[in-house]
Amino acid sequence: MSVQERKQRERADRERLIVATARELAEQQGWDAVTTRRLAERIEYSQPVLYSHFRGKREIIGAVALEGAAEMAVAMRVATAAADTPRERVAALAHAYLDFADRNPAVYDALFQLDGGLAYAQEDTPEQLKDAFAALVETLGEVAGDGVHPELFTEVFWASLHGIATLTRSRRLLPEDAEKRLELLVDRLAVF
Amino acid sequence: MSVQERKQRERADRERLIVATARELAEQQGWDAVTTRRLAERIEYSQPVLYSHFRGKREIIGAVALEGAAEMAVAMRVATAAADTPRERVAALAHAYLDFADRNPAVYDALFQLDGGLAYAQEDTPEQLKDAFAALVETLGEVAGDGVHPELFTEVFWASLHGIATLTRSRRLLPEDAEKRLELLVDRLAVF
DNA sequence: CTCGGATGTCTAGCAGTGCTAGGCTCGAGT
DNA sequence: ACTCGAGCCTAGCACTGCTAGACATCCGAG
Repeated sequence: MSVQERKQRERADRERLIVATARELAEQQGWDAVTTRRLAERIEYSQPVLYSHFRGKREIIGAVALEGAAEMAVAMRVATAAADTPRERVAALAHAYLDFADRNPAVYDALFQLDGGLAYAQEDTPEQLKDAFAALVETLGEVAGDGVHPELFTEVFWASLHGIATLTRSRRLLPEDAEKRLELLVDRLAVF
Repeated sequence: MSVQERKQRERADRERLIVATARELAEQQGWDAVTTRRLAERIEYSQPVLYSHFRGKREIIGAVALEGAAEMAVAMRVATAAADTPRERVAALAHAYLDFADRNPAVYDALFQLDGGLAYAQEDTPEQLKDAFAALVETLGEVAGDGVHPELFTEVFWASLHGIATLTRSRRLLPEDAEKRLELLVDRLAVF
């Protein structure tokens, strides 16, 4: 019995190692560099071992995304907790969001650009994703304005942040005016 | 002399054929399906011919993007021309933008998601891209509000539309409330 | 304490990718 | 009429995600 438990524990450890290594490799050299061969080599197992944990590369991306969603939710809640006024909270949230995207581009891609095989905005959406969205609603709901659904407002605000994040990173928007753009967005969208 | 001219013309024709075929294939089956082999087969030449026109797949994506940018600029100008008030113009522009993204997902990806090797927001940015942005500024500049740079405002509005377009297409936002989101965005961001 | 069998892992390979070296063919210019 | 170069193709490289099948290792029953 305890032998089986040990094996299960070791398996779970290895799975965590795979996800952590994939994430590390993706952050270092981009997701294109995360090949099954390279990943297998880094964890010091052969490729088929990856497939005994995940159906394929897509599921590995999905696992990194879930890990990232949880971290992002924490980061956003920490950032908003210190702020006193609704306005400061929204600004802090927006900054925290873009900051996370900037510091963890590979994780951000796994979450919002790549296909990790995850369901979004549905009943069977993983808890981590629901909770990350909930973290947004907590701060944005109070500035949605009269007669506007908090969730709908949050979606619009989130989409705007997402657009800024992705266009800036792909150098389609110059990073210089980032701060001004963010100010404008917060001032116009939110109702204080 | 006329022989050389004919050859140049034929070369240009073939180049257009390559771009059109790549675009068609991408719209039909997605950019992943646009492989050099399949593309070569469709134009009834061997793969190396592609490389006598373009440095690689990236440049082909770039060519499709430029073609798309020109079309998008036209579509946005046509949509806004018919509207009388600033408010109607902005709404028409936003609809035209999302409509284009929806109807030409592969072209939209070439423009704003994939790497086509193009420079954005710089001096050496291709004319087609500058003009597409100019088309946005033409309508959005007049609703930027006092003391707000028209270009900066346009960037923010564009980024928001981009976020909505990409998140909706990747099913991270449900398409049901698309219209409501757009209304909210227009009402809040623009100053009439 | 031995041994059968399941569990776990690896090697080798498939079909596909972007891209290129080298040779062949055919037609243009002398 | 002949040469020679432009233009094109075949074949191949190193890589991708993924998998079949062989092999070893270790667990539990007798």
